[in-house]
Amino acid sequence: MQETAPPTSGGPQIAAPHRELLDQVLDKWSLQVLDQLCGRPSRFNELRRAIPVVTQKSLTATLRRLERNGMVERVVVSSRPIAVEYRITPLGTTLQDLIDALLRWTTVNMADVERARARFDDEA
Amino acid sequence: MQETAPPTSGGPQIAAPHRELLDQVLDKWSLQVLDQLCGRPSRFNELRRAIPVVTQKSLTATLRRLERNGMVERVVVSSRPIAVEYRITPLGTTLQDLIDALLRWTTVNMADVERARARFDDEA
DNA sequence: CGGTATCCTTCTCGATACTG
DNA sequence: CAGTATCGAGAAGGATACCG
Repeated sequence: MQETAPPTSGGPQIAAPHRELLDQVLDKWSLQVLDQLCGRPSRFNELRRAIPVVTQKSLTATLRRLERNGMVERVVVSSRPIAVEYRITPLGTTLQDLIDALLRWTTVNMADVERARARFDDEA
Repeated sequence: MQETAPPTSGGPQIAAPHRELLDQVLDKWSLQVLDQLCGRPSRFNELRRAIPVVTQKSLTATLRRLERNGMVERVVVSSRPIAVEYRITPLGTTLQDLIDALLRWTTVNMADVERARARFDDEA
């Protein structure tokens, strides 16, 4: 059973695919899109207005990425003019609690973080 | 009590400082550094080996940022040659449960995500 | 050992213009 | 309305060299 001896750490690190998924789903814009869509389905320009200040390009890219990862669904309403609605998926809702927890964490600890920053910037 | 009527959404979005903090603490390398340091304090080159494949520059930048935000502590052991140990702080440990939850989430849902990706890539 | 400094490439992102 | 296409600036990130 000779294992390839762990060099320094005890266990395997975060697997690359897992880290990559978190990168795609927790980035700057995705957090805000998911937060908004957890509240209710939204149209493209509705999201643009709700999330200051995202550009069309970045919002499109973010929505495509979230759609590809199964977090949001893109529903085209063939009207005149065209309407597109974005909704959170069941898979996307499994992220909701985690995002809420992250936001709560920032709220609870922001003061401590700012103290730490002030201390660090002073020393420098 | 005239409120400034909410344009489309019901509440305020994620506050900029909160979002920024999450960006600094949940990025590609930070997650892995925190994950490693939650296990045990580590030396600089120990972290380098434990996290494939981070460069010196990126690791230094990540550690400085985490230190500035009060998540890790930098302890210089004045020996010959110099030794530096990085430890998680009490504030940093408050993130541990969240990171664990995020990693568990990826593990539980990775299969669904991959199915969603395959479906999306097929359609295209 | 634990960095900094420099160069250089890569990629992101915003701005702008145009389309079905 | 909901995008796509293109361009350019700037930041991120790797490679390399050097320092206390």
